Amino acid sequence: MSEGTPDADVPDVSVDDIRCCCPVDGVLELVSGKYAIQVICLVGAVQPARYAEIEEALEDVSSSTLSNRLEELTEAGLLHRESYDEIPPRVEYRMTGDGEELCRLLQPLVEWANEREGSAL
Amino acid sequence: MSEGTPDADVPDVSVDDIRCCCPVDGVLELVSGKYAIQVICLVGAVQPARYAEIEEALEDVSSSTLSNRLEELTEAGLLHRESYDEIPPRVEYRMTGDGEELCRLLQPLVEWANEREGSAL
DNA sequence: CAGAATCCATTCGGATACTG
DNA sequence: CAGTATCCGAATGGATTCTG
Repeated sequence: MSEGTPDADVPDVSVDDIRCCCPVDGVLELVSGKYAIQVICLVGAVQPARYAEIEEALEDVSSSTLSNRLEELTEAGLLHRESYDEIPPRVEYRMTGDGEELCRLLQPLVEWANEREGSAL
Repeated sequence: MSEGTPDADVPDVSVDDIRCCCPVDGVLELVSGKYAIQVICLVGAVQPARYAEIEEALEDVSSSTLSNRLEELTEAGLLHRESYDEIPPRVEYRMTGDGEELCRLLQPLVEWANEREGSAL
């Protein structure tokens, strides 16, 4: 210990203890895709959400990008995609249980981020 | 309202109410940079952390990438960078208040993500 | 309507070499 | 030690076109 300052609320951790903590594969990478968080928030809030609805709400997302995000999130088991055999076709997206959970986890982060945009920066 | 199913715990929101909710500029974009979350978690936990320490803990990050991330986070006011006039030079990174807050907000997310890696996927 | 496919511009990150 | 600078390949996202 080079620092001789004992501090009650700062646990005595070294980098070695941390090394295992953040794979940041999977979910975390997914979430960092463009519009991923918005999609999650949006579907979490409006549920069920249709493709066109999401596209419009995001305003400047391209269809290919939205397509990719939706597919990734669906494959990851965060969104549930239900398509109806109608003409014109209708597809509805909902959160899965995991999706809901992630959405909940994300919310404080998003709110805090929004406040920061508002005030500082 | 096409769905006529009133539901107590699902608020009656339409996409229009959401549109304003997720800028995802600033913080959220920052966080999606490669290794950004790890850096935050790491510095939050070992504090103060030196460049070489972080680099080693992240194991396969390139110096340029780490450099960028550190600079971004510092500029955004999430990290505090203190350099000492010594030879060899020493630089210490700590969290700012905002950084700590973000770190706290991130933690549940990271833990949940880690659990998911472990079990499913 | 809900995408899939293609093509392209830009961005991002890694490797390497160099510096105060 | 703590970076910066440069170059380059890979990955990402946007625009557009087309389709069931």
